[in-house]
Formats: sequence, C-alpha cells, structure tokens
Amino acid sequence: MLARMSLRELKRARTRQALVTAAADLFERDGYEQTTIADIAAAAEVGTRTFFGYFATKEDLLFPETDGRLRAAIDAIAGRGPHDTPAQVLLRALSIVGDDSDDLSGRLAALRLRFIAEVPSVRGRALQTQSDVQQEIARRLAEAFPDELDAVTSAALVGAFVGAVTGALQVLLRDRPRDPGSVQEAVERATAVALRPWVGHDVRPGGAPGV
Amino acid sequence: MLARMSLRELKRARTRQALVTAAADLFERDGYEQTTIADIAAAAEVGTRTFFGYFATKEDLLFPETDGRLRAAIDAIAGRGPHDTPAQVLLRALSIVGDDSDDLSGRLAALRLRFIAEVPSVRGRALQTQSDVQQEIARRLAEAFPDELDAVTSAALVGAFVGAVTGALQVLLRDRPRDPGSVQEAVERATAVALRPWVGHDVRPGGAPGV
DNA sequence: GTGCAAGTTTGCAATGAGTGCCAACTAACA
DNA sequence: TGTTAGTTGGCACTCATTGCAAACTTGCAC
Repeated sequence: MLARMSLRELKRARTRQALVTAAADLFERDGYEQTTIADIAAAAEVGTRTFFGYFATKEDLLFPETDGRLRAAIDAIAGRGPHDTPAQVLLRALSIVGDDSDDLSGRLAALRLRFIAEVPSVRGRALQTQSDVQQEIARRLAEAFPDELDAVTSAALVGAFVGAVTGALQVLLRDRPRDPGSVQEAVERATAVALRPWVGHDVRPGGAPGV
Repeated sequence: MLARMSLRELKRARTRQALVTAAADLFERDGYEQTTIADIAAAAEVGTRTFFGYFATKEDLLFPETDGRLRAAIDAIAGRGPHDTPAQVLLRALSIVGDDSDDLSGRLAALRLRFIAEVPSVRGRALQTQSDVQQEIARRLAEAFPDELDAVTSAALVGAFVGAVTGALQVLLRDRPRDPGSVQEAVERATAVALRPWVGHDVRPGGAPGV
C-alpha cells in the first residue's frame, strides 16, 4: 500500500498518520478539548502551522476516511435486483452497515463515538456529515429508480430510514455501551415498526415487494 | 408583556433585544462571519464582555426562542384522543408545524435559514437542536403510549417522521430562492410528500395537509 | 549531476471567539 | 440608609485558524 508512491507522497502519508496517531494518544489521555493542536503537532514532531496543511480543523482528525455508510449504500444500490423496490435496497444497505464493525480504524471510531456524546462541536460535525451522506444516497437512489422516485420522495424515504435508525441508536447508546448483537437486534425491531408504512410488511431481500 | 417585571428584568430584556436587533442588522448588511461579536456589542451599546452574559456563543443569537416544533408536538401529544395511535399524534404535530408560519420573529427565521445553508457552524448548531428536540418528543411520546411504545421504538418512529420531512425539505430548499412565501410552500410540500406513506392507512388526522 | 519549478515546512503576526478575574455600579429590600 | 445580590465591562489570556514569506525538498529535464 505504501509502494507506488513518490517519496513526496510517502512522506506526506507518514506525517498524516503521525498526526492522527499522536492525536489519538493525546485525546485518549487528556480528552478532546484539553488537547490543543499545538500539542498534537508537537507530539507528531511537526510545526503547529504544518498541522493545517493536513487537516483544516481539529474535528477533521476524527472524520478522516470517506464514510463507510455511503459506500455500503452505493454498493447496495449498484447491486440491486431487477425486482427490488427502493425500500428494499435501503434495508439491505442498512443491514450491511449494521454488520461491519462500524468502520475501520477502531481506535478512532471509539474516540469519535465518545466525543460525539461529549463535545458539541464534534457532535455538530457528525450530524453534518450524516446529513451530507444522506443527501448523496438520496440522489443516487433517485437516479437508480427514475420511474418510482422523484428527488423529493427519495430524500424523504432515505430521511425516514436514516432517521429511524439513528433515532433508535441514540437511545440505545445513550447511557451505555452494550454488546453489538443486542443493539443490532433492537434496532431492527424498532425500525421494523417505525418504517412499516414505507416498507409494507415483512419485506426482506428477495421477498415480496412492498409499498 | 413588559409589565410585571422588576426594573432589573426589564433592562435585561431590553439589552437582550438590543443585541438581537443589532445582530440582525449587521448580519443582513455584512453577513454572519464578517460580523464580529465586538461589532454587535458596540452596535447594541454594551461592552463586548457583556455580550457573553446574554448569549454563550454567536450562534445562540440565531436560536433564541424555545423551539416551536417542540411545543407543537407536546400540544399534540397532550391533546390526543383516546383512540389515536402514536403515528396519528405525530402526524398531527407535524401538520401543525407545517401550518403555522414556520416560526416567530420572521426576521431571525429568515437569517437562520440563510446561514444554515451558508455557515457550517450554524448548520451544525441547527442539526443539534433538531436532534435534541427529536429526542425530547420521542421521550414524551413513549410516556404517552406506555403500552404501545418502548423508548427505542418511539425514538425510531419520531426519527422516521422527522427524518422524512427534513430530508424532503432539504431538497426542496437546496438551491432555491428563500423568499418567505416559497419557504412556506416548500414546508407544506415536504410534509405532504414525507407523510404520505402514513396518511394512506388507518390514520385520519384532524388537520393533515392533503397530498 | 545541475538547476529550476513545484510542493512542503515553519515561524511570525493577526484576527476573532470565548473565559476568568476583578473592581465599579445599581436595583432590591430590610 | 445599608447591605446584598446581580450586572457591567475592562484586561489579560488561551486557542483555533489564516496570511505571508523565507528556507527547504523533491521531481524532472537537460
């Protein structure tokens, strides 16, 4: 993965990684707000000014990779069967997201989850990327089902799905961590009820069309 | 409304109002980021330090009153009929929101809408209050229907409703003109589209918008 | 290799939000 | 008239973030 890079790119990737790692260390030890960008840069052995050549803001450290949810949804849309309804496609995308362990680099993911609960600016940022992802999914879904969905309906559909899942998740994760299995199950149960009007009844991938 | 206040409260209310008005003037003239808190305080004829005795952050200027959506939802829950389902109650709450002119103080509301589109920190803040309102509604709804809804399902249900409406609304307002009339119209269209799946069934709300 | 252009690193100086501290001031009330 | 509690606003400070410019490095061509 590090091969095929020019020296420049290689060094750049290393510095970036050093910044992320240093930040994770300090965040874990001292918390988000107590850690200054100057601290992070120093720990990564670069000048403070250099930090901003890699990340525009402090929050960006916690949201590095492209969102896995978006990719899952894109894949689900791309891999749809000829008789799938839009709602079925979304259901499949969401179950994929539930499956994979949230996302890569578990260290950062854990910190992100923690600071979303603790730090307003991080929470705001998370909600913004979620909103962006949602809009992007809606756009692609409408493209994939030009006969069934106009842009507005697609956005409403995706909003309902994502809203239901995140609503349930917020309550489930509010005070305390739990084992992933029971969370997944609880989310599925709750969203099944909440989304019944959109989905029809017992719909599963390959099952009867709803709506 | 200004009566029955002590002199102290009266002055405090006046200063607060002066700050909001000054901010609105400057925001309209120069934009959000170009206006500094020092500017606003000066225009309101108070010291910069005093500003922070009234608003904790600059964004707070744009989100002053308690959210009207929350009140509408609380009213709808309180005024439910003996045979209403949770979905019917939510439906009525959201139609009320659609009805009344978005919310009070149209000046600020317009600025808010503008800066939610333009300024990330404002957008983040808006999403956070929305998320909070949503959770609060879910909590109360679950309380009102202890037999039908557990906390998680309630959160999923509210998330689905609100997510659908805001998803649709975002698309409708995206590039869009932002004159007051078209906003109102967009809200109506969004609720109509977003709530369609629920309206078709056993739900017959008192004041629901037609499709 | 040499050397130039493009990309990178940093220090320095600013700006602006937000906070702690503290002294002056004022409404509330006995 | 005092005492007390709430309000005001100056000062100094921390931090994120940006613009600028000089010193370096790497990529690439000759």
